[in-house]
Amino acid sequence: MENGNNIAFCLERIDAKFRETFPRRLFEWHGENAYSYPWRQTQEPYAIVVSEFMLQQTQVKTVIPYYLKWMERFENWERLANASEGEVLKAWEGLGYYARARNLHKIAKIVFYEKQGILPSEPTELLKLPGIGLYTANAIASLAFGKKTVALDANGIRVLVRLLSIHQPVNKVRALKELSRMAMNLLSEDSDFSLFNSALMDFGRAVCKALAPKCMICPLKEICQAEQPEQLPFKPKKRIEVRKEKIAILRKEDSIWLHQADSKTGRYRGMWVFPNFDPFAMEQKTILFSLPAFLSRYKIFLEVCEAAWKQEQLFQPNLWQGEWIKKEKISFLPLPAPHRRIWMKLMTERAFSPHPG
DNA sequence: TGTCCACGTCT
DNA sequence: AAGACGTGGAC
Repeated sequence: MENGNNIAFCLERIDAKFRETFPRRLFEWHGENAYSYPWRQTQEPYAIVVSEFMLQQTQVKTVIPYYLKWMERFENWERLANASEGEVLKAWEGLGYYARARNLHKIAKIVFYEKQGILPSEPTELLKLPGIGLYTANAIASLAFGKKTVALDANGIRVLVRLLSIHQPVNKVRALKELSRMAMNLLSEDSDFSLFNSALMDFGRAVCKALAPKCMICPLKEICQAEQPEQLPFKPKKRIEVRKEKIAILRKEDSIWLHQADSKTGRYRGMWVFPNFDPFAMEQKTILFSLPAFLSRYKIFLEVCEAAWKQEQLFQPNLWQGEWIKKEKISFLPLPAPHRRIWMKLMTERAFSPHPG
């Protein structure tokens, strides 16, 4: 199968009618249905970068309140560059994929301290910055700098894949580039690429939806070649793996033992977490409750137990990279969602409440 | 202890 | 280059 995984092969399906109808109808639709997100009010590079980082792997509705708070707190490159990692992670708490926050922080330092506060405007330069991949580089270039470049996120990809009935998986860089080039050819030199990118994403989100596409009201219906649009794009199923982890709650007077997640695994790096139960160093008392946590393809049941150090004097605090934290201070630390949930639940139990009685 | 799904970058 | 990284929401 010579053309088995070649998307270019599918491009023959673009005829004159498609070429004419697609951009025109898309822009028409956008004219009547444009969304006005906070980051659409500006072309300021910093604001665009912040919003694009938050929007990676995260839906618009979730991002809006975080974005507004962030821009109030870290209003420009300088503020962000000079913030502490703790502050940054705290502002990101609950958004997930915390590497995004650390990378954004790194970029602020690079831009402010090494580039005189000027963000590069070329996609190839943007790609060199941490946390910026193909999509984000092109999105920033078009939205903040008016570059004539196509930015395809999952929404845009889905729309094109369905319109052209592309059955090949599109998750590889090469396939993505082919699709982008194809989209590029549908526009002319004087087209507004920034508007096109926004329109395509909005359209994918609102009409050509992943789960229940609104084909009945779709303005592109007559040029859509998908027979079963909800089956596209094709994605191999990933199987869920169930795991169990035991979390230890160690108490001393009005403090709880917390530590900063270790950097080896990368998970939750820099965030504060309750320790895993360690049978060599700890003694289990009672099992309090357990909570499910979803991490990528894992479903982890966190079994939370009350525990104590076996012989505390033998374990130097710095060996465990942790410390006793006063209960009322915990709410000021950045905790990942499952650990934040554990703490919420503990707070409702009288013995743990920072304000007992 | 509901289950499944969406959503880019890095290694 | 498969798999890690997290959360919230639809059903």
